[in-house]
Amino acid sequence: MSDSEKELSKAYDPAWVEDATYLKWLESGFFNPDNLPNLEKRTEPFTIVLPPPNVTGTLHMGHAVMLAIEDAMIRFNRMNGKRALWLPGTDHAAIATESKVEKLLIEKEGINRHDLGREAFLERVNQFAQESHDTIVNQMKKMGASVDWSREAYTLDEERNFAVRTAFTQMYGDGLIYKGHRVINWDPKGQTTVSDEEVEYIEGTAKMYTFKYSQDFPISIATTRPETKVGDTAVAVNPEDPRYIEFVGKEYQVEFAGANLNIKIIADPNVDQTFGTGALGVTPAHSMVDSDMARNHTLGMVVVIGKDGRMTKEAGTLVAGQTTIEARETVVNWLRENNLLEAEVEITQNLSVAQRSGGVIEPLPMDQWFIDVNKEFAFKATGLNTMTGIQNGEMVTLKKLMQHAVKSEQIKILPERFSKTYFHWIDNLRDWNISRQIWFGHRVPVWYRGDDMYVGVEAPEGEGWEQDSDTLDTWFSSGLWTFSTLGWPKETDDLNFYHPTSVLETGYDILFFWVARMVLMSTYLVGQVPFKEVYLHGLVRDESGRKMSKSLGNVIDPLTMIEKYGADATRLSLMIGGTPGNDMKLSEDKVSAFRNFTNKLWNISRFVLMSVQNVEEITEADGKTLPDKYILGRLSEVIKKVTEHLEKHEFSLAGETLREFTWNNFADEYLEFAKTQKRSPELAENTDKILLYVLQNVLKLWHPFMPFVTEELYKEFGLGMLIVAEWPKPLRELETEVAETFEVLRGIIAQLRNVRATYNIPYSKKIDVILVNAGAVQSEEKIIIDQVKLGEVTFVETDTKPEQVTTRVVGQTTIHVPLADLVDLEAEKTKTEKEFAEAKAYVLSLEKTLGNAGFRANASAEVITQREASLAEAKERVLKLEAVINNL
RNA sequence: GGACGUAUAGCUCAGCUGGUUAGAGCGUCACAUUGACAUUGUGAAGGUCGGAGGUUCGAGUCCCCCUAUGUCCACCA
Repeated sequence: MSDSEKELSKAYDPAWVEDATYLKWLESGFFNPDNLPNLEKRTEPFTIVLPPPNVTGTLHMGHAVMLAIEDAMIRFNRMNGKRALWLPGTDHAAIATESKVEKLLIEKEGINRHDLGREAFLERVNQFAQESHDTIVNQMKKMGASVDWSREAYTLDEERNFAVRTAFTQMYGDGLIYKGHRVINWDPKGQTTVSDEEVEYIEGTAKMYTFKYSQDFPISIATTRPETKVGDTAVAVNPEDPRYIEFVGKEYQVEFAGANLNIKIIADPNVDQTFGTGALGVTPAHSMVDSDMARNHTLGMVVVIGKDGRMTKEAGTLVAGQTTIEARETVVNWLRENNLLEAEVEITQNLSVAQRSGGVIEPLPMDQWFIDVNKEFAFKATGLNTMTGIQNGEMVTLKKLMQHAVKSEQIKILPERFSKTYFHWIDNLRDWNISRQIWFGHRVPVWYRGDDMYVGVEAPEGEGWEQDSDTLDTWFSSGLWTFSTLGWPKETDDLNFYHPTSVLETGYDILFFWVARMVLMSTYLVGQVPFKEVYLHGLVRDESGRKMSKSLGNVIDPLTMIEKYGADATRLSLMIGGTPGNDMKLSEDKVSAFRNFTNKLWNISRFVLMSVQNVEEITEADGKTLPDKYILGRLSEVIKKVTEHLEKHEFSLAGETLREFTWNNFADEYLEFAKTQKRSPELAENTDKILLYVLQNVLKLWHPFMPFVTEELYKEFGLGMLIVAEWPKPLRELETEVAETFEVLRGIIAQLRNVRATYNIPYSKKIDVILVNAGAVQSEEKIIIDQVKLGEVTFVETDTKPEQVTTRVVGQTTIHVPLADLVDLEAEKTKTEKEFAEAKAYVLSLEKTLGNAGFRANASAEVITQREASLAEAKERVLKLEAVINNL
């Protein structure tokens, strides 16, 4: 290969590298942990299941953060000798996808799903889902995601459907799934029920009306929904309320807005005496709270609003057939006409809407399938069971299982504060409505024939059975995701080896929807926690902190960023500068700043590769000069720190540590020293080795963050693929003396700039500096530095006293420079003296603390030891500084 | 109504269990520059760490109160 072919281009061009690199990874097969090198040594699994993106469209920045972080986790662990499995997939996202496709259908063809019929419509949805899936897969590849495509899953494919049917049947068998007639959240717009979690609250204003049902009714009530009052069966008051106590237990027949009501006065402690009139009109069929109250008082239930959002026949002659809005007006007018309206006040109120469709939620009683979270059952240990703390046969509830997994720390949530949120949610959890009246999704595995009902994994034998037309909440199948993707209910090798998964990485916004449901399903069905750790990332917001949305036009598209700045820069911008659980603001400037860094790394490598004699693998390096020793020591320190940070999932800290080392220590400092060291025959060869050694390590350390550019550069060494290279280990510590001496060197170099300015020495002229025992330079080493840009200097050890130090310009007349110009002795002295005084004060204060009887009595042994260690350290420092001052 | 965040340089944010002189990136300003890199280098300016109080030898860090701001949960009819 000729030099011109070998030479890297001047600037890094991601577009030219990325797709080709991804293809090479795919060809290598290393995304599949079964194909990793040294498989026999890789005894430990590291598993992440990808939170499956919805097949509703394209990936956004939230997905990009997820992919960047998870890929970094996987690559780090793969390089660390684990069998790293990252299992990809997509989510059918039932309601979201169905409504999107129907919306498109209406827009483009003017027909709805019913016009097409179930089968034809589902075909359309599947087609859309497939296209969306392909887009998503392509985007994931662009991000560099090292997922094992051979294990890809879909929440609605055959295997997952089998898992869903099995799970449903088992839960039904244990009495944990039941069919019940209960008040649920009906979404009139989407024409389906939704779970409590899918209801959002929008603050708005509403009118609250105070009125009496009739002239002779003794109690006034207040409501924001007068139209529902035609379905009232009771008025509830607080049992302590002296105003109403005399009426409790009485029943009244009233004619109210065209309906005949039978109102019983009941006493219930949940009624707030101070709100409104202190009396509550109970509408059992159209309010969750009222329905609970009705159950406790065995009240009747009158359904006055239908699924179409219109008033039913039972609502009475006046309003039947009207929409709820129309009926409200009708009832209010009726109240006015009959002089029953006592007050009309504007209040702020939360409006319940369906998260997906935006439809206003109408509580209605309906036959639905529920998961009972409070029902006691005997815990069954399976062959896979590894969860501790719950015995086979022990009576538990699903709630208890969910609590136990986190309370016992078999699942750790990061940041920890979300554990509290998690527990709070479980405490308030009600039975989970899992059936939906939509077509796209897993069909409820229940069949009917006349009065017979059959629940099972497969359809029952015999003629005439008809399957339940409802489908399951999409989160039911997502709840099985960690194990259904590994083969459950079959006890596969994958399931045995890779489950529980190591980390679940996802956004905090789906803690309840998904994370909690996975815990429920996995602990119950598998007897294992689904994951050992939960890492929750924040949301990506725009530069002014707003949510990114199409309507605001502030969406930053990951693909655009990748095209403009490269996938590596995009990934870095999402991983550095944020902390888990906190939202992060992203601007294009930030991405471009990291693009500059990828280019810097490219040029560092370009310099090293072009300037060394032999490009070879260096597994060990030894420093001869001070800069050598410093860079090697720093590298070890950085390897240690970065490894620790990555183990704790502190990506931002790891990235910043690395960036500082790469840019400041390696590029700006060492590379400059190396340039001149390489001119010295006795140093050249070793300097090459160190350059290569540090670069090879730097590329490895950066690989989890920037897989593309590092892999491309690593190619130059001909050492195989970086993706399976071994993670670096620290060689030797950075000696304090080396670090301190180097620090002084930095100071002298800075001073030399002044010398040049003072004596007008151009940078093209070289300066030799001879000095000894100057300032704090205590090193016995012969330090040779020839710095091109900062001042070409040679430091040579002599016996000369500091004040006799000379500087000469080579090739020119020798000039003498007093040491004071090189090192500002006065300033140095003042500074050191100040440090000395502070250090002394610190020692005194520590001694005082340690001598304090109160402190000794109250502090733990650990704290005392720590203080004592600090004291010893501080004393040492005082001595050192004293020596320095004496030398000056 | 309840819970949980956040408040540190002009901007975006780090700062682990309290420890000596509070950091980075971007931005600003000055200077440099012909072979690794202008997607550059050297340096400078810029902070009473939201406010008041407390614990401590010592507080950005711990405790109490307050202010601003954000999110989630519950929902009052």
